[in-house]
Amino acid sequence: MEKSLKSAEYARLIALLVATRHKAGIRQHALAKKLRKPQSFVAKYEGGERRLDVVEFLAIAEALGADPLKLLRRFIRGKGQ
Amino acid sequence: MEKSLKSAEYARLIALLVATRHKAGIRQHALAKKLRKPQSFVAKYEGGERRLDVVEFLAIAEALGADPLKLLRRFIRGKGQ
DNA sequence: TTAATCCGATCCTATTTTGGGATAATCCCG
DNA sequence: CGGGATTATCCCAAAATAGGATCGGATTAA
Repeated sequence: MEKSLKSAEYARLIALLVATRHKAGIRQHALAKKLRKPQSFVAKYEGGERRLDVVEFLAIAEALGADPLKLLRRFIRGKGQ
Repeated sequence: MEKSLKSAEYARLIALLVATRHKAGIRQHALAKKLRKPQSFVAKYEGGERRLDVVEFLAIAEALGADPLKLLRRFIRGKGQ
């Protein structure tokens, strides 16, 4: 297992979250507010400056109105391609 | 969103991974080897000393021969109790 | 009993990452 | 352009992490 943060894998995960946020029409600041975090928190994980753990991922997916399981499924499906 | 690491949420996630490892009859050292990490890596995340990000979670589930989606589903279902 | 393993938890500390307010840079629309 | 909205970056003290070494308990062998 390589370091996650700078991996292509991780970049895909982030891209998925960013795309989901865009589709939901939610701004970083608004998402951050839902999460009770500063906007820089969102900017950092979206920019690959900070790792997201599993629990955080779930909280973010929910805040975006997305189904965490579907997101993860899409992520897994996108492997190897 | 509270800090993940010491949360009850996180404890449940870890418990799930530990139980899965036990059922699979795999030792920390063996799992660590599959992950190309030292045994202390496994001991730490199982002991709640270290956060697991999504990519790591997937790698661990696979190394344990478990379906990551099923694991996550069980985790999510166990919420709110 | 003593020794040898095995297993997992803990130690140590240099290195890396993170928190979050402030500020800078971009974007976008009129 | 103007300038508000949105996102990215800065700063750096504090917190988290890496991973080899070591510890202690449990089990087994000699």
